[in-house]
Amino acid sequence: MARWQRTHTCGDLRTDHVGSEVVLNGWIENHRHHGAVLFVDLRDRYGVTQVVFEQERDGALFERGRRLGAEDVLSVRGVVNRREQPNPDRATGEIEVVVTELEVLAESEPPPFEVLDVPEASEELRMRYRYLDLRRRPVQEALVKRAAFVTAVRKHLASLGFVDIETPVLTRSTPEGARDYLVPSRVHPGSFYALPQSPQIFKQLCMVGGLDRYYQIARCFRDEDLRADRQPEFTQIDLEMSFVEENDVLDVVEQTMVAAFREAFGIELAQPFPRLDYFEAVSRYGNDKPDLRFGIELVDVGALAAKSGFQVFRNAVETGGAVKGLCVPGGGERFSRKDVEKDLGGLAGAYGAKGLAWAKVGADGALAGSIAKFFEGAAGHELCGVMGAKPGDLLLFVADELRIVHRALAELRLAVGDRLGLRTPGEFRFAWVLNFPMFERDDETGGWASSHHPFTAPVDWDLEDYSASPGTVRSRAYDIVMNGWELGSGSIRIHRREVQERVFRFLGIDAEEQQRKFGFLLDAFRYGAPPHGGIALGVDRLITLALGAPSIRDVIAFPKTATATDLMCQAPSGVSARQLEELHIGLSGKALRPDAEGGAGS
RNA sequence: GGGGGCGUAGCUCAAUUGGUUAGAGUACCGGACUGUCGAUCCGGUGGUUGCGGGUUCGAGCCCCGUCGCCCUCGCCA
Repeated sequence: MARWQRTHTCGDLRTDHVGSEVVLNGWIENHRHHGAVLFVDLRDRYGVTQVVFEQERDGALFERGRRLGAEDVLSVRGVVNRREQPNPDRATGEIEVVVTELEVLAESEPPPFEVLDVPEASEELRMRYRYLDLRRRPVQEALVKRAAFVTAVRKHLASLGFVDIETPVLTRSTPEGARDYLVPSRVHPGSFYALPQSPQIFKQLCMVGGLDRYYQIARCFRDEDLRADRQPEFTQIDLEMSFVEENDVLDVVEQTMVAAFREAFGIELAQPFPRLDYFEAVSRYGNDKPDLRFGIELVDVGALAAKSGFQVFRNAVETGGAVKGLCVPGGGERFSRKDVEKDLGGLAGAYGAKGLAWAKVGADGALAGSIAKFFEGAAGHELCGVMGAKPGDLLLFVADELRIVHRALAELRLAVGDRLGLRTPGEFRFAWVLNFPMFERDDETGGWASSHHPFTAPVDWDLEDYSASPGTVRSRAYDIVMNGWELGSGSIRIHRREVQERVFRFLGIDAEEQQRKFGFLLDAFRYGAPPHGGIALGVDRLITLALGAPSIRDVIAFPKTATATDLMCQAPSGVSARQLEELHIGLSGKALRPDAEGGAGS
């Protein structure tokens, strides 16, 4: 062992080490000068230890210590000393190391920002110097917990006989879905690889290949605009099983989540995860990813609305729309008229509702508010009865086409839950949503598109006639959700060539295109494809939720910005003319602007 | 692609209605100090107000354009 190498980490030392000689390596977190004594806090991944330079012990050494600065990397040799005034905020606070030898392993220029647990620098700056940001304890803790979680998942899946199989990152572009990231081929001019949006087809082919139980912690790429919960490249726990039905996949995932949450986070998940039918979820919560930490469910008041004197309500029902409401317990006091009309009303408007109807229930059961005059006396009592409202409650209603009613009320429900503190941090309510519709309208083309993906098996595939009422066909797709986030989705797949062809055909992919783009999958189904199904779970989102982090970026070592750039390495960037030439690529349009030359950073 | 917010010292922010030499805290440098733990005290260095243009006697502030970051709608089978 080299002379400068550590005998302990900066988190190791306790009072039972007092008197022993140790060597610590680490970064200078802080230093305090007191004339003839100098304190330096030495930090590594494991903790912080105070090391002390004393002038009267060694004047020359003390002088060297005085010249040290933040983020210098040191090796100090010294003797562990019991402190007279311990620091109870630190695990190592009972002791300190009195330095007898110092080696500066690397000096640091004054860093562009201070490495603090609670960051003061902007996220932009921290991302540009992410390697400094990574020194922060909360960032390290997040990454360590992420690693523990993934390790637990791997361990559990391996114990169940799942085989970790790598699938290609350079693959082919497929139609539908998200925009692909493309990689030009040098060898094949004008041809491109695509980075996988998911390993979907490959994992199905693993099943055809007899591998039975596949999993992969897989990187996926989607060239779409970002959000706080979306990155252009992200990680999925991807798995697939043969000879299974929905329950088999759900059970494996449920067990794996329970085990991994326990091992990585010390969180005991309630079991079993509730299972909701898709239509039930949408009807009760307004969307397919309900936050089950609180109630306040949607109530259909269409029947009362239809016979009310409120034109907006009647119109909505008469034109085939819906009127639904939320009863906010105790909301009468918690929400002022301004809160309701401006904040909640504005929110409803942002999600397409033309207005927000509301009423507060008075002590006598009478209503007050925007719709009070249409629900006086018995009508008001009847409305309260349907809504389950008590005096002091706040009632919110949206009247519109059903889709908008659900969307707006889903958001209102979450906003109200936030405001009332019902979305408890540290509470984790997983749930399954089952039986998604097989198809949904594509707003752009007006045609039908797969709600999940085109490899999803329909329920009762041979009994249904797609063309008659495509919107009513159920698929064998399922989502796993938690606290209002979609965390994963999967399905039992089509394993019969004729069914797959039929679905493709219905989606407007003709035989020629099928053969060209999915020929290898369809061919595979000629040679004995087992029934199979699987799921993919978003690791980044799981960790973000489990740690209560505000952004997915907080659990990714080197995340990208909202415009998909890497502020640290300045990706994407321009490339040399020679590289473009080799790839047979010419630039045009905006790409030719001089300012595009240096790429994202210029 | 649309909407909103932000951009001033290394960092975090302030700067009256458009008005004198753009301030504070922190970091950094120097000094004092033998027990601190985001030490304290004294002094100092530090500015293309993101960038370009315009209006004005005068612009950090107003207008136009542009770049970057964040949130969001669309988008994300």
